[in-house]
Amino acid sequence: MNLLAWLESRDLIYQKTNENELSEKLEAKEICSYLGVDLTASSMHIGHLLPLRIMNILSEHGCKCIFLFGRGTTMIGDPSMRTKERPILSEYEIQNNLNSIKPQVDKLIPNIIYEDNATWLLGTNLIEFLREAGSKFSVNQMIGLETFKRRIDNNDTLSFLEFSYPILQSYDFYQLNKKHGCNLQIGGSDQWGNIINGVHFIKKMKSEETYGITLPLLLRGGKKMGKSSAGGVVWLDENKTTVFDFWQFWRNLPDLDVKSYMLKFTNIDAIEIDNMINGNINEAKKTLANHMTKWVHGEEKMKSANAKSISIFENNENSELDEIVLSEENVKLTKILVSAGFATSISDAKRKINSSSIALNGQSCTDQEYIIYKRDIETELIIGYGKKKKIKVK
RNA sequence: GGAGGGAUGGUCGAGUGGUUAAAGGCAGCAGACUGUAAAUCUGCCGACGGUUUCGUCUACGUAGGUUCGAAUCCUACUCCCUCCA
Repeated sequence: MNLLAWLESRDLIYQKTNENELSEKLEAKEICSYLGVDLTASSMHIGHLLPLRIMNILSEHGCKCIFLFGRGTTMIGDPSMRTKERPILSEYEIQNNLNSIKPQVDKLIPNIIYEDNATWLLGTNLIEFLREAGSKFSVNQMIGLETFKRRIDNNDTLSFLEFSYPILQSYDFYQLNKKHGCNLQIGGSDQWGNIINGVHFIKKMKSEETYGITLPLLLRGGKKMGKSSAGGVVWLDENKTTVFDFWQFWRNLPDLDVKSYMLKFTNIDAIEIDNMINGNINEAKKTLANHMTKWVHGEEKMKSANAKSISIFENNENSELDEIVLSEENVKLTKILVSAGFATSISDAKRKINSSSIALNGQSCTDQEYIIYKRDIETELIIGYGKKKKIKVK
């Protein structure tokens, strides 16, 4: 099976251009691909893992790969599939975000080439740009792009700034093509319009054929996974999402999604995956959690997250629980909930106590005024928030 | 340039002078049931608070005004939409 067919069999491809040629070039390793990431946050999140996985595969296959920081384009904000304009970040924030994302990429994809579109975008002269690139784009065709059509049909505002985005992204592709011979752009399913624009643009500029691939959306419970779903974004930065929580995310996937995730993220044989899922699906989830955690955080951290999970959830032990130290002799429960991160404020803590989400040593506690005394922690005291979050008080 | 329509909480969307922190849906959180899953049922869901069936603050595009009282009425402004030129 050739590489493209394998990728398809793994459900890693959503759309692609020029299938036959692309496949041939891939087999001949005459592909140099690029992935662009905007710099709106200080860390990548699990939504980035799929494109990173493809880059990884291509890189191992022997293709050159480029990681493009959208330092210039982040100053505009990609309108793709958005109904409103994105907030615009300051240059300072954008640079900071770049600095913290780069080490993440380093860890996930060895031997990757870095580029930054600010290099060519910021110094571009408007008139020259319009003459060089502007004449190659047809507005008639661009307003037909799904992302714009929707905005126009809904009578939502579409600023010229945003409208320029596909042109700038195409220009990126062109620059990378000139500099590195880059001929494949990879992106999420929302990037299709931007990608084909780039392909057309390069063809017009230098009659060279380039290619594009978009990836399927990651689903959760069969529905599009919102970044804000289930307790917020799952970040790759362990300071924003602990390794344990990262591991737990995969462990807690709905049954429905496990097969798809395993196909996409592991190399395990499809038949084997079916067997695992039809056998003990929870074991399959653990395998997946281990696999993902190992990839993102390394084997050692994966092992301890795994061990911690088994200890806490399967053996019902408290030894691995995080601990919080009592600051005074007697402290209100509400206060402890806040410092444990289970509540955002005293009021919030009270609300949670009220809806009987809080348990002391397994006993639900509904007393908002509850005070924890020194003598309470002489023996073990475990505070639980919901079923899955526990902390030990010292 | 003219005429009309609109802007409500994370989102969608009710609400045209007073028990309105604002119906309902979605999303989110928690409980029960499970398998750390789903479905279902139940509760919570502006913020804060050592007064807790209560208090304070902030909120219905922005700024003023009328009124005992305004998301609701008036004025100006901003932005958006539709039709006409």
